[in-house]
Amino acid sequence: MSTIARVAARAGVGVGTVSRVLNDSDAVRPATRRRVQAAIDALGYEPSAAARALSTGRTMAIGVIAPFVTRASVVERLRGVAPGVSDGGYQLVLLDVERPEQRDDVLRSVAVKGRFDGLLVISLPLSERVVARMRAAGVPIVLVDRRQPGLTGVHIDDEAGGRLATRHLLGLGHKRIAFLGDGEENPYGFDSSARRRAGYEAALRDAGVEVDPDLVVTGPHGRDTARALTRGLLALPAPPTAIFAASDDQALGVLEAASSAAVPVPGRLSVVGFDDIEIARHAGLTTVAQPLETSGALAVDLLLDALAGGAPPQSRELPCELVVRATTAGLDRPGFSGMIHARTTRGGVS
Amino acid sequence: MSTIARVAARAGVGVGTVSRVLNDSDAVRPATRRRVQAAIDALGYEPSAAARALSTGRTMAIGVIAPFVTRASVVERLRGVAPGVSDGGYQLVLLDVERPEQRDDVLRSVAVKGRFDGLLVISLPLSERVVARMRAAGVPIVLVDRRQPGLTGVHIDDEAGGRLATRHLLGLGHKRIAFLGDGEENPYGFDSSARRRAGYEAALRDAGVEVDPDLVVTGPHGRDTARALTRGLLALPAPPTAIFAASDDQALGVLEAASSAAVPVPGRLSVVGFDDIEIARHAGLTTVAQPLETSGALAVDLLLDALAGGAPPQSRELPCELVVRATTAGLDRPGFSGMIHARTTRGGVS
DNA sequence: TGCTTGGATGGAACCGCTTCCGGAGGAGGA
DNA sequence: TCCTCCTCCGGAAGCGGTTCCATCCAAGCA
Repeated sequence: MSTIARVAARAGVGVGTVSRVLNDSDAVRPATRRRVQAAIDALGYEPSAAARALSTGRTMAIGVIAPFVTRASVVERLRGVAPGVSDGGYQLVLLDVERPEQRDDVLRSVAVKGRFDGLLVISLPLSERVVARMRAAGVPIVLVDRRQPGLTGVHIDDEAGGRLATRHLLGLGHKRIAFLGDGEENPYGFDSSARRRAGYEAALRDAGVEVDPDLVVTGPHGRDTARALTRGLLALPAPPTAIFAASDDQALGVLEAASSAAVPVPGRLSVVGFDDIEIARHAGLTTVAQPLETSGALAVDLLLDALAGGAPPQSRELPCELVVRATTAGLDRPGFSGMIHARTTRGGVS
Repeated sequence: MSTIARVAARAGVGVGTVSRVLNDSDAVRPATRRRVQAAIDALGYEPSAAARALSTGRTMAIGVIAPFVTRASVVERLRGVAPGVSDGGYQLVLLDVERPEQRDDVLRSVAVKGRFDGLLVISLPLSERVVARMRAAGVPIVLVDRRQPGLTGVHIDDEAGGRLATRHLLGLGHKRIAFLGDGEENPYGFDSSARRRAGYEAALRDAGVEVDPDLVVTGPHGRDTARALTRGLLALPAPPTAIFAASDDQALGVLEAASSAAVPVPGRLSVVGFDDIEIARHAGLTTVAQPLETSGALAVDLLLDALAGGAPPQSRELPCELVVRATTAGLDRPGFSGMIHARTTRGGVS
């Protein structure tokens, strides 16, 4: 492979001049620039990214840390992130955290300086040590789906979302409303589920409905777990008439469990999810919608701002809203069983 | 930030010794190693990835090129790719190609040496120039969903898949079967749609059914286009009784168009997709399933092999199979309209 | 005791770029 | 004509690692 020195030799100029041409410096005479450009083309020269990174201290890479594979909502956020990153001239490095132990690996590898100019962290918490280290290295961080004092972030009001979902069910006449979410001591440190549960409990209290601890179930995030937890709820002596799941992924597990237990939805069980991922529309799931793709796009914008001019830390709250589809109904009209999905499809198609 | 020189000074050793400790060389006395390690810990030292890359010529990064945002199938492939990459100790750099003009940008940036140790290309074609350049730079390439002589790749037999889908429809008694796919001169260079169409035509010919050019429609990939094309098909004097879409994304567009035109599926129209993305299961779509996640995982394995020991180019074919769900029915039993999705869900839940 | 041998170590050279400094040369003014 | 100033350019230094080579020292052997 050719180097800048070879290009310089061939063009009959110094390496500094070639570098200036490469970086569009204006201190190069047009004639010289043409000669250099000709040499570059002739040699098929491409500058080494590593050498440039070492020399400038900038890598033109942004690290995006998140559990991509297991969470559909994260992928939708990523859809908003990817275009922004490449439009900003940066590379997008995906740091997938699927297993808890990976989290530490990833955070360690992130701490390696000279790897990323900026960091986008989705849903995961950041230890003070990592934050301090990044700050010392001058690497800006933007958080998505999480608030942390002193750090720029994009989030929604999860508690309000939880209230929204619960009030909807209360309004339909439900009293025995279950909550199904992530374990709150989960090894990843996810906490949106806990905030949504707080909203759920607040709404119940506001309505004068007592929170029944038997109806609050949690476990590792995932559809399988949700299915198992739902089976438990349905087997209760006094099963719930409605379930609020802390995410659509989990709500889909609830639907699956209800289906295999032959419990009609929404005839005998109403289900509300959270996130409004694409499948939710196809499954006809009533859910609390949050702007996933927008959150990713906004986060990149904030990160690029920080990269460009050291914008001060700021926190942006995005709105969320209830989307009523076909998995919720009043206690008094159980007539919809079996038609869920037919209605869904029409609802989902705009 | 501290450098290797500072660590060496603090430990009272030379930089070479620190480097040896960092790289687990065995030519360091245990006592020395401990002293160096203590200095590293005390200083919170992390080696610079850029410097290491420049010095060794390896970046420990793999570039993955694909249109992620618009194609659900690509995201599922990515699910297979991500774990393999990080298990191999590499970083995953996502190079998203959404707009045709991005393709050239990305390929140019990929040509920058010292950025990636290996390349995974999904669905997109590679120009001879890029291939030659990568070969010269010693950067192995693995293709997914595409065959190219002399390059390692993972693919399926798209033509056989197309025959599978078409025979299924023929077997149900359909004669007027439409094909809806990507434009064959599309600016990205996707070609799986064309191969699937070839299988469709072959199956029709084998069955003695003439290929009606009016029933073969193509356009830019995407659900919106598919919807528009379907409207055209349904408005034909003699509309098709079945549509084979070259991807699930497109098949979902077909379903949406049928729904808004009040054409019952599968009552008056049968629909077959291709890929078996997750939503297909929820939509109850009959489709040709291909192992998307597996294809990604296998591709990474092949790439890691090539990275490790220069494995020879090889081509791997994965199986695909027809999955019959609720969007196809015989011409003689039109009784399913309106129940599609109820059946679907049960079918989709295992 | 003196020499050989080999393991541990220090440090220079090198990877390929950017940047800065100093110098060359031309234009313009006195 | 000479000096000044400005533009353009050459090339050395430096970024922070790895690697190789020379050196040192201690153990082993005669």
